[in-house]
Amino acid sequence: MSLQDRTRFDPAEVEPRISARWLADGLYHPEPEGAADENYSIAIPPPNVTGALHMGHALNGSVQDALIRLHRMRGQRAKWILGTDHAGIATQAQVEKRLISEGTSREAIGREAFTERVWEWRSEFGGTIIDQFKRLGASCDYEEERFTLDDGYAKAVVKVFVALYDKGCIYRDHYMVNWDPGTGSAISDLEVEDREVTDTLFSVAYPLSDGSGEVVVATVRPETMLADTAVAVNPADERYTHLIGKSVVLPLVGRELPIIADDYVKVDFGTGCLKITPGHDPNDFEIGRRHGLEELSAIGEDGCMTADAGAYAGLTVAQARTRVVADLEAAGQMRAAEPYTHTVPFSHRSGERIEPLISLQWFMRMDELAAPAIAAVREGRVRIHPESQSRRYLDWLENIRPWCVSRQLWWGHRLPVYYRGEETYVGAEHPAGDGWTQDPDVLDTWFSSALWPFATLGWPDDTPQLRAFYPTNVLSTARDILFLWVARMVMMGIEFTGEVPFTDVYCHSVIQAPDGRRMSKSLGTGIDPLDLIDGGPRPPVFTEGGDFPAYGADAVRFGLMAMSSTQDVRFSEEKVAQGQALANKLFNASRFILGKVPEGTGPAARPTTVEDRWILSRLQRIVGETTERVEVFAFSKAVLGLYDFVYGELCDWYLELIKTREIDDDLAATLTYVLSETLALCHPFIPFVTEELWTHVPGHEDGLLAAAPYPRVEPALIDVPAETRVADLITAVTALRAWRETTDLPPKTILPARIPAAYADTQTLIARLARLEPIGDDGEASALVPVPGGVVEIVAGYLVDPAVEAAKREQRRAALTAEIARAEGKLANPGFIAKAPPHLIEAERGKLARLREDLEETGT
RNA sequence: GGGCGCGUAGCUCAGCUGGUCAGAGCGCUCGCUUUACACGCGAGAGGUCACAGGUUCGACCCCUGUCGCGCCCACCA
Repeated sequence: MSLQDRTRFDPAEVEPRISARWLADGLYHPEPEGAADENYSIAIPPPNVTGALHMGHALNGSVQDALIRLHRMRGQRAKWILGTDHAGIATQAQVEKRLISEGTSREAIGREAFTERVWEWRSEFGGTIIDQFKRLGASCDYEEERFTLDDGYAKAVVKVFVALYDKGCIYRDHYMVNWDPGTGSAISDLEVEDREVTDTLFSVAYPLSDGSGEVVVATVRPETMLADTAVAVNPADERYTHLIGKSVVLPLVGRELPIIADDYVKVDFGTGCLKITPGHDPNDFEIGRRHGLEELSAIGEDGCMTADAGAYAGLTVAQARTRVVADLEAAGQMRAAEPYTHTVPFSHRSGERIEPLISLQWFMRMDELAAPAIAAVREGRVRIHPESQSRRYLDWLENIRPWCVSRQLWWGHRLPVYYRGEETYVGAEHPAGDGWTQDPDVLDTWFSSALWPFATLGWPDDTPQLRAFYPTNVLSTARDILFLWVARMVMMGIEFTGEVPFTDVYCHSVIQAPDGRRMSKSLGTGIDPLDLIDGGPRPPVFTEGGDFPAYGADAVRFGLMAMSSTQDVRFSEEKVAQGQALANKLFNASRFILGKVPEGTGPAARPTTVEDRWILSRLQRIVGETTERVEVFAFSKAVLGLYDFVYGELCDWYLELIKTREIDDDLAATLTYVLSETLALCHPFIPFVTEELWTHVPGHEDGLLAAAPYPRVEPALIDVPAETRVADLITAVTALRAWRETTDLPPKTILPARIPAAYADTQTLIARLARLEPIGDDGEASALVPVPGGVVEIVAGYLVDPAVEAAKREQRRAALTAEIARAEGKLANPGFIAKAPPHLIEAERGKLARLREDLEETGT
């Protein structure tokens, strides 16, 4: 289609066409050759197979694609490792929901049939998010898509588990876990969310065994007292020191409990006396382990009271609480009951209240692997951006705790653990002999994703992919999985490959809803990136209703990068609109240039005038700035800088300056060069529009911009004098236009004027843009417009009101006089003269001299 | 409770190691069918840089405190 057929860039028409060309070309798939340090790779944070593209994916995708495209254009083999995560809990929950809607359930169909259903689900919906990445223009290696549960990956997971077991890092233990009654599984601390809840705080009296009195303890969970095994006080609490070593009798049960001393107990909270229930409270568990207390479980995984609960066995937790409270009251041991608001853990997945339980689980000891991961960041072998995030990373690793890696799910990597009676076998293969049964649990999803950067490349085999692309270069992610995922990848990477899995970690912003709340579908604050691209409906969080315009992928990419920062930011539709405007501006600038340039013009920098030298010099500046900004992950500055260049310098000034020039070979070549370089420079950020326009540039019909060389700074084209000359021109023209706005002159009137000699090389340009006609000495000036290095004298006779001009002159004199006074005052300050750096003093003196000259020129 | 960060034009945000920084985009006002673009062009108005002290010749930028907001970690029975 000819460019001249339309005046607007139409992403809906262009993007599918361009996308198809990229995919057909194969440039997304680099051959696994060469060494990792000459190639460039990024492992995508694998989206959940069941997921749909959300704002975080879109921003992260834009960022990673900009990096990948830029390095690909630099001639590196650039591989963006693609794949999806099996996402144990999330996926299992989705399929279970479907089963329930079909009137059946996971339990009813059994494990084998269930996992089969999940695989079916995956083949049906697993491609959705991949297709959405394509819509965004993400240049992932779609030819080698991986899945955290595919055969090769499973092999890597088993190898790692067995190796860590053999090393003694993985072990089975009774431990306090966050039991989620909703999913019937232990979940990690990181999957727990806190909610504020109002409970009743009960004060219960425990009589001393020797009959000398009682101590009062407070609890919101009286039913757990059935599993109490001690009472603790602070060793420094003089109210109780005499009781340490004595014992109390547990009401309703009659068990004798020692009174122990532990610093954990707060002297100034409650009665300063704490009942210890190692089986049902994480802190009590720790205390219990410190003091070697017995660990009783009064509550079972089914949410009912166990045999340890004695007379209460079989009741639900709620029933037991009611009974215990009633019995305590009947026994006269209840001292108080008052409302109490506090935060309580809930399952992020099922929404149910966490039941802390002691349970037999598989754990991984982390300290040994953490040490090298700490060193890697400390020593700068892994750099985290922004730097402030590395502190969080280090704090977490330095206080790391054992990781509960077993999950009571069916969807995931089943533990390579086998039992026969009292025997336990851990190994890649099913053990020989009869009677072995495999552990039913699967591994925490993050266990497998921790291997992502190398398991995707074929590890543990020594593959060409691994040699060519590992370690990867950059890992880009939101902060929230810095611990869950990033830290664990560093640990596993170092342990199993001997190398850090990436050298830079970029933590991008979290985009919040326009009102500052978290983006969430259920809150109505979520914005679907595809709705922005295609023009879908605005979610309720927008005050304005209706559909989004079909902004297109470039606009969304630009907008998201423009919004991003080192901290969280609010979504701003204006930034997306700005991206759309930029795409459209490039489209029209290209139409303009290509409409002037004859067929067959090759791009070349052949400046013949000051404005040619200026734009070429400015182009070098923006090339350098953009490159530097990407290197330090300043994507917002990078894209906004490109916007400013295209609008502010290329279109507003250069194209206007050359508009009336005859197009000779030199100018045609230069225009083509500037356009080509600008398109290439912008391509990693807004790939579609630039690729489309590239095809219209003479000589580019067949080649892909995505495979063209990225611009580099050409020092020979930097021209400081030209930059100064045109900067003055811009200031002068702006001043002249502003002056005209203050008059009643019809906008188009051409006015005779004397332009200072300093503007000899640019005066015809100034005259055209400011609608002046340069004249000689004849005629009396009716207005004076100050410009850098002189004054433009307007000779407009009666068209200009002398009184108005005189008033303006007076105003200017007053402003200059005030400025001069300020500068004089500063220079008269002995402190300034004595302590300020000499170059600043000089600058101030120069400024004063100029101000005095300017005042002189205003005449009298 | 600990840690981090933020409060700059109506809105969303830039302002590097203190010395033309008081800025950009959008919005708003005024004027333009100027032969690439009205998703355009030109010109404007708008801020005591949260508040109070302090350091300094000089602070939006450093220090202290106060108020407001966000996030992370720990999670006081």
